[in-house]
Amino acid sequence: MKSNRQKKILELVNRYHIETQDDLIDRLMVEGFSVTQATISRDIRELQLSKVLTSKGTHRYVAPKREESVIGMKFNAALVESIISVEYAQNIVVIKTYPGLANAVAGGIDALTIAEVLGCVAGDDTILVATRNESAAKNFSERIRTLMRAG
Amino acid sequence: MKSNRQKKILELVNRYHIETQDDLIDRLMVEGFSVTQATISRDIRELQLSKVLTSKGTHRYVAPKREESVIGMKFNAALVESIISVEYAQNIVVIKTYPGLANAVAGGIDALTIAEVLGCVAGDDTILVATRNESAAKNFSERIRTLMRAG
DNA sequence: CTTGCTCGCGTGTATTTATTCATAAAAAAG
DNA sequence: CTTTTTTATGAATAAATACACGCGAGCAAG
Repeated sequence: MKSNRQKKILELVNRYHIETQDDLIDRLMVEGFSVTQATISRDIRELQLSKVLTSKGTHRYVAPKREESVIGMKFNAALVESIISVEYAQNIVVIKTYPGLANAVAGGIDALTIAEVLGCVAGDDTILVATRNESAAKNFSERIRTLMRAG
Repeated sequence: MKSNRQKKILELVNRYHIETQDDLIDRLMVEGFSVTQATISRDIRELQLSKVLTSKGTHRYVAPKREESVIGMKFNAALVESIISVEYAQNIVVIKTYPGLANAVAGGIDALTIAEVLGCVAGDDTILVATRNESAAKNFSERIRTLMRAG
């Protein structure tokens, strides 16, 4: 069954260093789940797991971390809900908000004082966030998106 | 050479129904370009081609439509004339305008809804435009400059 | 000048991941 | 109880990515 399998996947991903989808297939096999790579691919997308590169230079799937507590404190629900979309290109993250709210959201972002965020500028309904590099932009975008989904 | 190949790809994609990257490899082979699927994959991303499904139920790669004329239509002379300078760095384009007019110009840019432009923010006399990548920034800058000369 | 570096780009190979196309089973309609 | 619609899946296929390598441009030291 799908949901059991996905729960197990989260568990396995936390316990072991899963480097590829095939690795995961093997682990699942041991646990009694028999599925193909195609299914794993879909599960991973649904669970929003992401592949990160470790300090050892290897790769690994990880569960999206929920820092509700940290971000949630300063960056409240109302603020998150005024965000329409988040995208990034290179080291820049662009956040679209409902008209007139960009400054409020930008203020929230500034308040987070995230190391990888250099700074941001807001217009009426758009915010440009400059980050140190592309992966920082990616991380930051994903954090915001996660909050949007969660909220 | 890369740029020749990519130009040929655009041409082929317009002329034939290219259904897969392998199809494209074959066509390119006939035209004298010998490349692998990996390279095609990268070219397709760079050219921003997309795969759409046709009315016949098949799939096909298509080029993103570019409407130069549109820029002239919506982005009128008055707006263009309030621009003082256009520069870019990495994927960011900076447009300087006469005081107080940045928002008006930025509105015009937004209205263009150009795929390669992620979004823009305006201050009093400066606009920051975020594009997908450096070459997009270059293209966009040049388009604006052309308009300035033409206007 | 030229030698020896380092960098960055473009590429191919091998691999990994995503998607398409059936199919089957479960759930919802009727 | 059918019929229809949705959901989950595997097999096959298509596409994207990691990794390594080669090549040429720039550059500092000899």
